Amino acid sequence: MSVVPELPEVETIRASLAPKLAGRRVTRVKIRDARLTRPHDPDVVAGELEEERISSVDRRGKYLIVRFDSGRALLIHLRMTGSLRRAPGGTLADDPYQRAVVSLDDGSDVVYRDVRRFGTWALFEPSQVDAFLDARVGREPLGRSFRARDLAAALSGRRTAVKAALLDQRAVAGIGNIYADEALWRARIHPLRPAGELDAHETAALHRSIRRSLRRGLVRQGSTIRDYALPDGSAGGMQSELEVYGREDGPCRRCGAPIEKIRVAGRGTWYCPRCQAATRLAPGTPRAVGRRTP
DNA sequence: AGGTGGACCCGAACGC
DNA sequence: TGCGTTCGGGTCCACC
Repeated sequence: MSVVPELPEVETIRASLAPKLAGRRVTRVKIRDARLTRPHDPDVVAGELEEERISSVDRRGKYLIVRFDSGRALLIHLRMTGSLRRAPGGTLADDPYQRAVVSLDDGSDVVYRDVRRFGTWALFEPSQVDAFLDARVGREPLGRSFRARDLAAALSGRRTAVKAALLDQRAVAGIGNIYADEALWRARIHPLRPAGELDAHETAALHRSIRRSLRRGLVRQGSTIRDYALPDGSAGGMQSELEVYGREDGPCRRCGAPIEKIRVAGRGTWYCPRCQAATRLAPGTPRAVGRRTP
């Protein structure tokens, strides 16, 4: 099991880097892995970045957006094992998984590390950034304007499993395998329920659960199980508070039943077979507690 | 057209 | 012990 950066992890990284990077000028960029910028030549991208001044570090979904005074933007996606470290220049030990180093005019370095080389860096002209993101990234689930009816609209008419729908970044931005399972457990919804068949009550519960799960992860500065770390190298604290993810056979913290693991949309999926019934209980049906339903 | 499964990548975990 | 095999994650893309 490896844990990948989702919205809480990427937002934690963004919040850590933003105040340190804003206003800094890029003095030197070394990209060591051609895969990072493909199909573009890494040396060309590195050259384009040099002399740019960083105006802000933003986020949409799982994309980090490094914006420059020129209006251009570098979109960084960490995918599975990407991470960023920031430290005074030359103080970060070299390692074989270091894929890029950005030096700034205050003498600091930002190092990009990625074991599996799935991560991507893409430099966009000002007019191209929004179109790229709009095509891939849906509503921000922690945004004030994200309401249950927005979630309902994203799920309505979809026959795929609700978990698969939650992993679709165009439906809701930033949810990955961990927080999808956590949110469904919290909402007591089976991961294989067809997304479009949730009723208004369930949709409201799921909306609330998504926000609570992500907010919890954010407060804990993300889950560190293997690769993820904050830019100062410290670990997140969410991994010990996960309710179902990775807890196969462990007791459900609500009802005590053993957590089950199945595959949904090709992904490992953990859920409580008792709390998250495969079919919705009819209104008024007492919820089974302490025994298995037939 | 929405859904699905393979490709990408490589360390860890597993099986014999 | 040592070696080969399988797994897993996010996203894209080809295919139904």
